[in-house]
Amino acid sequence: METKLQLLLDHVSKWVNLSPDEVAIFLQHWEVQEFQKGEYVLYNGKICQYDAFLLTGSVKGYYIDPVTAKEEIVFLAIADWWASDLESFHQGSPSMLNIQVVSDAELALISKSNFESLMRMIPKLERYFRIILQGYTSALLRRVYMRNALPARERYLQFIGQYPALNQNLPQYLIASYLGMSAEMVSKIRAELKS
Amino acid sequence: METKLQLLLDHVSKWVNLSPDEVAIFLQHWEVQEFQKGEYVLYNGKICQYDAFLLTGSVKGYYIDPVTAKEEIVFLAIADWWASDLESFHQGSPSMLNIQVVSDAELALISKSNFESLMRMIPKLERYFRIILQGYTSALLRRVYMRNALPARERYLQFIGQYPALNQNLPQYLIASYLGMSAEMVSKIRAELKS
DNA sequence: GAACTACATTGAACTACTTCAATAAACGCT
DNA sequence: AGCGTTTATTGAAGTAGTTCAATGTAGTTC
Repeated sequence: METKLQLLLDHVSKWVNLSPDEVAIFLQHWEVQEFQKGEYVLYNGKICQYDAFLLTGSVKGYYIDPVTAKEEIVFLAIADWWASDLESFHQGSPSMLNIQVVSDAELALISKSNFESLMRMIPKLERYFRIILQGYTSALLRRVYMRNALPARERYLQFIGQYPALNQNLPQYLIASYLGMSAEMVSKIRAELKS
Repeated sequence: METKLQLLLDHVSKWVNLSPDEVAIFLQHWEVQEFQKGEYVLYNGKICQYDAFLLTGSVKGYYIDPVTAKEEIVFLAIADWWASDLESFHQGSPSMLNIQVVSDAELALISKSNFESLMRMIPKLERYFRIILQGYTSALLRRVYMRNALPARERYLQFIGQYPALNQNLPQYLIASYLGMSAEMVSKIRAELKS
């Protein structure tokens, strides 16, 4: 079977084994949608209608500071990552986030009702999501720790070591915001690293 | 049935319904342990043997910066919260964290083998943990955002608004570290707020 | 109730970073 | 190729925060 969802299926299969029947059910619950650079997957104030898995491309999740009107990057995502506002998606609450496509992307999308139906039909997928979220919480705790404990230079070095793919696929000023520093700071760090 | 685990049971029951039989199985998988102020639940370098739910008291999770030798608070927890190093617990990898009791505490502990047995016997608990982790990731994303976007004063105000119980039960210098600022800074903010 | 320990306050000096502004390079488009 | 737009660089000035050191306060132990 030919499907763009293969990447997602592979990801899930790392953690739970699905029978052919279950695979068929699984695939029925998703839709694939293409987005072009600049398009929005989610606007702040709206309710997040889909949980989303990136098949290709990259997206950013950001918050607009009402005072400074600057965008603060909350997360960055590329292929093989999840990207949505889970709180808004599951609680049905208005999202604080904007999610926008940075480079042309294909997303696997699942609606809330489909998500719930899928969990009912294949309960062991709860396990998959539990494990994914476990890894995500660890990564977020590390991010908090690094932000608090490390100076700008070391945070940047850590980042390019840990996420070379993000570093290569995203403009510098987004990475700067993600790391909690100014774009100029990244520029100066890079200049200094060259010598 | 009388059990100190009631608090945990109540927490779980918010999200999944357990039959009396399942409750009995559930309870068998946990042990309750008392810790006194200053005792360690986990030492860095060791493998986290237990997932832990706080029944009473408070704990801190911190990392010792190898350069400055200062402790950086990664998380704070009081009753009704989870507190462990999930990555170490599930992967069996050495933990970066120390987890130490701040005020006398009772913890509900579950070993890895018991955790896995419990998930096998009552698979719908996967759902409970999935939902808990969902909430936790949202809280962590908010924490990252606030650290990056807000100045010290507003971070502190936000914190005491969101976690009054933490604020009341923990010394100020721990809260300062948690918020990514110096203890002196918190002191100055508080002084300023009084006027 | 003195003496110790743990935590909190205050102010002065310092610094890692930001902001601003101007220039430069890179990228896409016709 | 050439033009506009978006992204990156560089330096100078400013600042939000840290660090350090000294003093103060509260809770514990004998």
